Amino acid sequence: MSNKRTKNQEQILKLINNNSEEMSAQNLHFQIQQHGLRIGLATVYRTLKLLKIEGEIQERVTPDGESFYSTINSVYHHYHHLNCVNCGKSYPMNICPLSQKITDWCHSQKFKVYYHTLEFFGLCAACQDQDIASECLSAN
Amino acid sequence: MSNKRTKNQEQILKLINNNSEEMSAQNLHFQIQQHGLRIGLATVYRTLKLLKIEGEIQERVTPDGESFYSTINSVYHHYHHLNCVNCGKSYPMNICPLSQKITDWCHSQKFKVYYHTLEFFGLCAACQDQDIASECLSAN
DNA sequence: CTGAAAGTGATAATCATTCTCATAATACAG
DNA sequence: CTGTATTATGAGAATGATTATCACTTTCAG
Repeated sequence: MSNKRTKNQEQILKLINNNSEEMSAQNLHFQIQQHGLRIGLATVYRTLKLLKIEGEIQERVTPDGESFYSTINSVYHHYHHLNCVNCGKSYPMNICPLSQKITDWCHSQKFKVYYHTLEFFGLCAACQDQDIASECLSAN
Repeated sequence: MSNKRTKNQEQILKLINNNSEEMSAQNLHFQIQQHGLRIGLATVYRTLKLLKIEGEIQERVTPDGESFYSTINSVYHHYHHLNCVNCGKSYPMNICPLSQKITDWCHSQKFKVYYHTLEFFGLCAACQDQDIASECLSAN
């Protein structure tokens, strides 16, 4: 295992670990520049790919295709969401209904589980009170 | 509710309902042309957005940002996966560990649940036996 | 009819992500 | 050390799915 990281990679991992919010690659690159560091965008993406494979960080892909990254080790980030398919808002739910039994089963499949995602999709209360279907395409 | 659909919209919904595989918008557009129909790509996307809001279809976003659509009503499609963060393969798991209790809780939140996704991420058996981290960036 | 509203398709624009490639840093054998 | 092979890096181009634009059709209520 090549478990030795470069300075750039360490910086990026530290930034993710120290941040309480999940971050996109673009956002991460911007913050790096704010800190006066000079790490190219390509390196950010390469490092995220590496850290992901090493099981250090987790990835959440939003419906519009952008990826957000956060540390796996923080309990704080183990959230699932109720996602409105209309307005796109995500409502975090601070419970995880997965029993230990299921986790064990996954491991028994010879699959090494780093983390899991559980997302619910539907309409939030606000959007249920609208004639959303007719508004859906009108923006065009 | 504008529950009346156009011919194009009906064709697209029918195609999704009749297909046992989940399909991307691009793939869907290609198949439409194969059937001799002339529906523009923009209309395909607009219709998918509409059907999604109406709760007719479900969307799964892959880590590389592409969306795949399938009918909600088919039991066949209610699958969760073990996703390898290295090779990208998805291994379907034909169980759903979510209890009815959780589903009820979601509804109690005034959130109208259309469907949910549950995905596990980690390393598959094959990838656990490789020096993946060192290979990760070498392709570049 | 008829005219406003909604739907459509060709194409351009967007934008996160990946690729390219020349250069810089690092590792390492002799 | 010292040269050399390997890996990492960054600037910018390329990619490709998705979205926006806009002129043209279709729908349908009155």
